[in-house]
Amino acid sequence: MQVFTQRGIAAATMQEVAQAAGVTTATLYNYFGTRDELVQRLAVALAQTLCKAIADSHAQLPDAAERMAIGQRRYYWLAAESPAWTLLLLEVFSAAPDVLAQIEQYPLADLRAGIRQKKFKVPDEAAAMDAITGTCVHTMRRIALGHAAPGHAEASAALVLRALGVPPGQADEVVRRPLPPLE
Amino acid sequence: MQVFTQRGIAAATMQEVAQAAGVTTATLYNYFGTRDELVQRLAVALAQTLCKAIADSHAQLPDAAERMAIGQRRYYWLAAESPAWTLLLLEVFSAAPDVLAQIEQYPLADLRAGIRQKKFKVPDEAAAMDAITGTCVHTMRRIALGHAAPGHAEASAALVLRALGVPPGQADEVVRRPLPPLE
Amino acid sequence: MQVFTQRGIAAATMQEVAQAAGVTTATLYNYFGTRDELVQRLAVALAQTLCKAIADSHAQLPDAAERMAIGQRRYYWLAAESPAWTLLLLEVFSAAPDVLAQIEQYPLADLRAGIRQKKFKVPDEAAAMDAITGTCVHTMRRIALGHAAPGHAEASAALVLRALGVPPGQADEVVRRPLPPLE
Amino acid sequence: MQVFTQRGIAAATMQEVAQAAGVTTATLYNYFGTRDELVQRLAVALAQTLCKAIADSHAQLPDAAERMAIGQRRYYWLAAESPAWTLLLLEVFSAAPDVLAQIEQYPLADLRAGIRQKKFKVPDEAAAMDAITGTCVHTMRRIALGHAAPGHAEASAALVLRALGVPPGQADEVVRRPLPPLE
DNA sequence: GATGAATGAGGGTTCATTCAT
DNA sequence: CATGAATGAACCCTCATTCAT
Repeated sequence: MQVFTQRGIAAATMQEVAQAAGVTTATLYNYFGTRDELVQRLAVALAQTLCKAIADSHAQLPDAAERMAIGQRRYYWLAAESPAWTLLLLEVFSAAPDVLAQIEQYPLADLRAGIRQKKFKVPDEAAAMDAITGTCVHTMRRIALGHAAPGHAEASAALVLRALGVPPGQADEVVRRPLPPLE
Repeated sequence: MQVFTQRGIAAATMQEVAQAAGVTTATLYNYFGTRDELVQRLAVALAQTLCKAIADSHAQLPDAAERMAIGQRRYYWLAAESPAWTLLLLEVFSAAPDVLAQIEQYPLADLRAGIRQKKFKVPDEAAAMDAITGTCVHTMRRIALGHAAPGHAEASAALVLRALGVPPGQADEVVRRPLPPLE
Repeated sequence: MQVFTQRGIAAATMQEVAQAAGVTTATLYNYFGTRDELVQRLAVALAQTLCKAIADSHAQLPDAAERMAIGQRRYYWLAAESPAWTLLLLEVFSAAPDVLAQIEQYPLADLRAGIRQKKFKVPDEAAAMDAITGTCVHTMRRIALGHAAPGHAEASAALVLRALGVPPGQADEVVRRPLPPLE
Repeated sequence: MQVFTQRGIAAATMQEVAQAAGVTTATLYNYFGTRDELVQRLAVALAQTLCKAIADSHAQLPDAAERMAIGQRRYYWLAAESPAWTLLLLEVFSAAPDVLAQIEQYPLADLRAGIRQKKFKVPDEAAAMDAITGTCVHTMRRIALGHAAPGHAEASAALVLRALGVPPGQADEVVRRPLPPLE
């Protein structure tokens, strides 16, 4: 992970990873048949870590709008906290789209819950998901790159809620509730 | 362009480009000092082509909401029409973020015009831009990859308008107006 | 044997052999100090199996011409029956010439017996052996590769007998006698 | 060639070839896309050299028996003269059987001519070719390895002629005629 | 006696880049 | 201005072999 965050997925070489791990490349190949397999398994590990964190974040909140907002803000918080890690994650999304698809299950569930709860009002589920994911991913990158002003995370989350049909005032309120602690 | 579209930016080699151009790699180096420079200049050329197309698309429309919708729909149309070209463009956005920044000037101008015209109502310009760009980029990828259903482009554009404060009914109407021809 | 037959001597690796044997490579090295030693011992085992089979084939036949013919035909039969095994054997002959030399003792004994019995008439024993061995090896390869027509084995054996001075008619008759069963 | 003769086809590495050629391996890859291609082209070059030499050897001799004998003796002469080159050739025959097939055209033509001239009397052409090729190849190896006594070449050629039905006395005479000079 | 874990030494291959002509 | 020819520096990957447990 350390090597891939520092050098990027494409640029990282097996020898760099090996050196960071304190072994030879040959040893690496005892565990990963191929560079691609290593990358793949890294992506899976990343996704699982994330999914667990998200699930924990959401555990007991019933309000779909709040769940949605927390999910996004958690990512933005992550982007501010660990920019390198975040950029790696974004690279993974490009290289292994199934990882993204897997993670998208969470906001999708929240979206549907919100619709059932009459909190959201969206004529097209797919378009809504694209807006949620697209905005979130793009904003994460901006934050990770240090291009975002303070308060941007909340503003972004609120805008997404409004796009989902949450009245402006309510959206602003929801995104200001405190983030639950990370377990 | 042909080579980069077919093989991707990272995988394209100088010899492939040279062969496609019917010259030797050495000749390439008479025009581009470096592979990176070649990629950079390709990105610039791409951006200029795009910017011109967008400007033309917009030329005489005064309604900011319509301009915004047309811009996005034009991209979605492009993604459906030339998936390979689109994926190249998206790669360029990742590799050369300034290209994206340059293009973002257009929707930014439309956003500001819409605010002046009281068509849009956004508390945070930066967040709005992230939503616009993020949604558009993500949706383009989905369309280019063939993952989008018919009508997705319009639904997506309408959702963005709603996020910008356009009333739902009006948003749906605006995105149904015919795309002006590409002259 | 199974690995070497399937992959060829040069291409077979210690890990492949180990896997086929259901042990680790380290265990292999408790029995064979070296890859070369393993190959060598495999060759020896092959040779012994063969020599025993040949000896059995010949046990009680007094007629040297018939013994000679049976030896060759037995090989051709083997080549048709177990092409992979045969090609391995031929590889062994190239890699470990002493194996071939060991096996050549049998036809050499038959050759000498035939001369004593006045069945064969050869001015040069070494040249005769080269013709016998060379023809047999080459024909085995052709048969194992599926390049030979039916009846080729007998025609080939008859030709060798004629080269050894057996009158044509008699040669044709000898090679048509039934092969003794492999017990 | 030099590298392949010294180290054998399987053991020769691209770096060894490159070093012997006084270039880097990268340069090698400008001429041969692959190690296999290099080996293949080497084999072809070998075969062509040989075929030309054989054709020259035969140019104007009408007697099929003599042509046959000369062909074989030429190979035996080569084996004595250039053992390393010969062993390379034999390796090539194993690795690229089509090379052998190509060369076999010459003795095959001679065989057929001999049959037409009533010099040879063979009931089975394929068996005859196997005897010719098999004996010749095997004997070449023995000679190249230094395992053959003087006079072995002629004895071997005579034996093949007898196998083809040439009367013993005549066979012995034919193989004693002087080899025509190599142009 | 078997193994898990590691490795040294190399092998084939790629590619951006250079430079004299 | 184009090129032919060459290359340095890596890279991914393989495999026979070792050794403490």
